[in-house]
Amino acid sequence: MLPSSTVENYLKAIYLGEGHLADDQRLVPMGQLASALGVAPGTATTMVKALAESGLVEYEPYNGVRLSAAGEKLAALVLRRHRLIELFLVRVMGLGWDEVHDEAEQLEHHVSDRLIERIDEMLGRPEVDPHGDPIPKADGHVARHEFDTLLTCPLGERVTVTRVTDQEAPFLRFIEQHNLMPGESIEVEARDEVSDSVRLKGRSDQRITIGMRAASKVRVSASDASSRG
Amino acid sequence: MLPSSTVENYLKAIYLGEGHLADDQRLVPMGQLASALGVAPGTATTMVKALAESGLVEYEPYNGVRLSAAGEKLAALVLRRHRLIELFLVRVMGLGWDEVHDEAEQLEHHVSDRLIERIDEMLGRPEVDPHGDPIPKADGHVARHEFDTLLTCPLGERVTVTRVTDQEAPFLRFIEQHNLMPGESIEVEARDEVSDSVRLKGRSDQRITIGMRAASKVRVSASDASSRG
DNA sequence: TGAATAATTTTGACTATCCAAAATTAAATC
DNA sequence: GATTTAATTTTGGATAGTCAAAATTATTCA
Repeated sequence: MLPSSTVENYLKAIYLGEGHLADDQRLVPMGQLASALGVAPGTATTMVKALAESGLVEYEPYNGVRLSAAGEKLAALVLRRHRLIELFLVRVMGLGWDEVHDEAEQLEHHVSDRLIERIDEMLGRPEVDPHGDPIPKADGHVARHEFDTLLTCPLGERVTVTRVTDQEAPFLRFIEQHNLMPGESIEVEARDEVSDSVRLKGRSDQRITIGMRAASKVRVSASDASSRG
Repeated sequence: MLPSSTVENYLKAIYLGEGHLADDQRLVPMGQLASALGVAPGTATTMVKALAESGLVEYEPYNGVRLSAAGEKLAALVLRRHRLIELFLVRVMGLGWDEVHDEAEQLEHHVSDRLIERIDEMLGRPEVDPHGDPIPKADGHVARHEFDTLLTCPLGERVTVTRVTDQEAPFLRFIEQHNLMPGESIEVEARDEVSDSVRLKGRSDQRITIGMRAASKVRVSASDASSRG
């Protein structure tokens, strides 16, 4: 039995939901799962119980759900397809990075392994997708390295944007217009709790101030000084 | 309500089923439809009645079903997606023309108009797919021109292969190996009812003898003498 | 700790799609 | 024209996925 689109979507949502959490207590609550999938809470409960039956998740009533080893591998493969398709649409088809998410959301369930392999090959076995998210390998292995966000990284130090963890088109366009895409080198000049804002110095010392909520959606890593002459 | 994959498949099957028939009495019988879709006869009946409810087909109990104007347009658009995807997979992704059918069968239901437009553009608004079948326009209009087959075309006259009307991979590989793909120029030297065979002279006077059943699956048009010096 | 609130699960019901087998209708044959 | 055969439709039932609303459990807060 190969999993239906619905099952793949549930696994993916649980996988991404777990992302926020610590390694030990990584139970995704039903409410969060239901709203991530846009279904009623009861629907999520029913479905998750079925997933638990088939061994793809572990379900703790009233507590939440977490992926089993099998479920995690499947979720990673869905994400692999999603991210390879996104990158393909941007690099080969010339679509904008803010408009490929929905398309990939559909295609990820219907592309054969054969075609995905072809895409992977054509793109040169890439490590990350257009949002900077890592692309799982064909065996389901993911290079998980966690970074600071603009909210937590050191002040006054050059950092490189690695991921943008919000896939909404308007946000992505904002990011693009202000040169905050993955790969850009920037610096956090100041943060202010009171005004809920973060001031950035971007490319060619361009200044922008953004809200803390937005800042938390931009992941960065320390720019390696040695690699920049 | 946009149509489900199932509805699209029914419409496409009826469209293709009508292809064999004359313009007036073009009713596809239920049995044929059911077996084309791989469902039980009763299932096809039920579904067709529902399609008739929504105005996509005209249903005559015990006689068969034909597409309405709306249904025909929808079917043409599904076919457009299918054929553009096939051509894309061959030309851009480098897949074999005998392995793209199944992939396209899946993707045709899940690709956005936006992406199809991109593909169409990238391929230079092509007229035909890798099997020589015409690609409907975005408005649903199809250039329908019927040709002879190797079974009916004049003997001893140069003809050009235009379509191969059997999508089975083994057959397509056979066609490819013997240089009988769309575009190739060939000549029927002889036909023999008794031995059920057709003798062909192909590229660089290569000879092959094929069965009449196979010959009927290769459509051709008269090679235009003026265009070949 | 006990009531108010929030999250979760259960229940009953619905839609789309499918099948198997019985019943019916049409077609073919004698 | 009556009967056999073939095609089609009906019937009863199954599965996957969904919702709304009632019932339950957990949590919060006074």
